[in-house]
Amino acid sequence: MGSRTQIDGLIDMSLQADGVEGIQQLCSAISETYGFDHFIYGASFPTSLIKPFVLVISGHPDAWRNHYQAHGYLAVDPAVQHCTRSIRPLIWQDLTLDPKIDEKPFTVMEEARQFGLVSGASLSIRGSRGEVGVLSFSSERTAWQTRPEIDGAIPDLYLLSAYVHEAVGRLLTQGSLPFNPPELTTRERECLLWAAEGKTSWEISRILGISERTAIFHLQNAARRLNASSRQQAVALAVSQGLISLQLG
Amino acid sequence: MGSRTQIDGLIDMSLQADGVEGIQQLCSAISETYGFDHFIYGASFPTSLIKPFVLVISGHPDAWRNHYQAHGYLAVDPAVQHCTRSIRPLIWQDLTLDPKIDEKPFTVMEEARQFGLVSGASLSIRGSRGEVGVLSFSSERTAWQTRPEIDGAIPDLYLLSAYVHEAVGRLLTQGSLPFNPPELTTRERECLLWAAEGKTSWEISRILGISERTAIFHLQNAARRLNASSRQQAVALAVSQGLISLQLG
DNA sequence: TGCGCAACTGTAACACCTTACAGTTATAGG
DNA sequence: CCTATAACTGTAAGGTGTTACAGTTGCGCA
Repeated sequence: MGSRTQIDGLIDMSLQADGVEGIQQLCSAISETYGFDHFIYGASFPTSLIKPFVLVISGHPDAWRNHYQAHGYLAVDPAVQHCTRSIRPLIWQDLTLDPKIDEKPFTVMEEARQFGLVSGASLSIRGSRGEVGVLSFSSERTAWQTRPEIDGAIPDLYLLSAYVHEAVGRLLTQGSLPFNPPELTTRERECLLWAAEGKTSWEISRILGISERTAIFHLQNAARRLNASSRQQAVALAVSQGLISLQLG
Repeated sequence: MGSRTQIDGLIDMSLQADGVEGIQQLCSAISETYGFDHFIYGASFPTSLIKPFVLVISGHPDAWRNHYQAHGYLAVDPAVQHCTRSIRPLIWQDLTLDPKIDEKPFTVMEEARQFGLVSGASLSIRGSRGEVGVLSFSSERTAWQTRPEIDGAIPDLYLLSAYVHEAVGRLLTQGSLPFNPPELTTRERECLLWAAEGKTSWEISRILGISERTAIFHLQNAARRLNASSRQQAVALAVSQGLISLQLG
């Protein structure tokens, strides 16, 4: 239950994990170390608000994955719901679901049990580029049996979820995944920042000391790089991907 | 070093913490429990990208706070820099700062030592409404003395940083702070979401099955509620505050 | 020297957003 | 019953964004 060598070894492993397989092995190792039977990592990268790039690294039984996807459970999964609304870890047992009011979420957890995901916990993940994710671990044993050890493992698991996600972040910048975050020039970021503040092209040109045409030029280039079809979308993407540096002060 | 009763007590305290004073006491308790002398919590809420609402709850010596603010160290503080770029905890000792290249960050840490912040760690915080924050704990003892216990405390501290931030989130919704996140109607959120996707008023009207004038109407109302002076700014604020639900799939 | 690229500038037509005017319908709460 | 609010619709003038045209300057790199 959290001796120093345990988590240190897993952190080292996370810093070296390479490729999707490396992260799969890392999650497997974490899962085993803390006495779980299954895991799943899922994260959403805001390439688009409507259709984000989603990466799932699954250590779930195939039967459950197929059932889950076929029924569109992602939209009603109470663990996912919790992790998008809160940054606190969730121990599944703590969910208070009324079968009448929360019918669908209740069904998801009920059926998960039948597929061998009896007890478990979900860790909320939020990246520095607007990513929202979940890392869940589950056991085939009952909550009564696993509760004490899950309680004890939560701090370690929460920390490790950050390291797992950072390892995924490295995949992105290395280009191992079909989504590479665009790089903007200084001027493009400056123009986007002021556009996001509601300034017009002319106002931006006065702020930056350039001609109005040049401000328009930079904003167009930024939109092209972001695959945006309008200034509005460019602003939305830049903000959601954290490309516009919001100052801490 | 992390017996169950220790962190459980602090988590309970965080769930009941009320008001800024309650959170100040909570951070103090965490600091003492894990053998630190000072703490500081700082978070930035994206009311505006240029001028966000910033909340600081300080357990730092007044002399250091004044010195820090007078010299504008927030912009060059390497701990703050790290926490805005990464979600991993930072143990100050692990910073590799070259006095020649990283002159200003080096100076910040050097002077911090002279004010009694000798060794410590910073935990990155990211909230579900676009908040970016830092929770730091520091000791007057040297890194050599504190390293083992800091290493051991990191998982607990990282978890507690989430609970501290959630407690701050409760202050916001309770209206105890001079910033209340606006509430949008369903239609306003829908229109904003599609506007953020780069759709024009006419396209949004076709998607939602309403007249173009009505789409414009909802977007104007949304902009008014968000204190935005244009549709661009409304989109930027809605995205940065997480008011537009980006689906996990 | 040549190449790519960031940064810069201008004009013109057309599409789009903003503002201000003036309404209707339905639902929830005092 | 009255008020507030969500949701809905229309017109018109004027400001702003988008696209496509055609350039210049300066820097770093092969």
